[in-house]
Amino acid sequence: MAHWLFKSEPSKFSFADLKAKGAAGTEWDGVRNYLARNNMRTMQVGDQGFYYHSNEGLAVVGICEVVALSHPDSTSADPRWDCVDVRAVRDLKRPVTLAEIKTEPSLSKMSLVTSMRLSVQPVTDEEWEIVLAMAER
DNA sequence: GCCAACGTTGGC
DNA sequence: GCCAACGTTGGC
Repeated sequence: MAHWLFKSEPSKFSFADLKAKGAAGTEWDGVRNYLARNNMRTMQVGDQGFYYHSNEGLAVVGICEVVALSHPDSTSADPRWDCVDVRAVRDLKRPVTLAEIKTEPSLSKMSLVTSMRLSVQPVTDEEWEIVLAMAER
């Protein structure tokens, strides 16, 4: 099962907002970037991802899960744009900040470091475990 | 609030 | 199909 990272500005749509959507989750709409869209197209139901707060917080704060395969983005009239549905799974024990991730040598190749602006990113199994472990510290 | 990075658009 | 202009993202 693959892992991902979803980025959102908490002032627009925070992890708390996603939790409020409950088990059915919500469309991860509004993505207008081909790479991010292609990542969503390869997602499977049950794939889990980190939830990252950009602009404020600057940290991975929770875990979410894909509950619906890629489908047309209902907020776009342009048929190019697809998105998946996601639901919140749980908070991390504590947020893992971007600053921490940047100082962790084993995460130097993480997309969050190398492709900061990509809004939906792949996370390797190794990176997934490392960040989870950091949240336990 | 600034500015660098980078993705997208549109004229040619 | 190229590339300059422009808009947006997001850390600082």
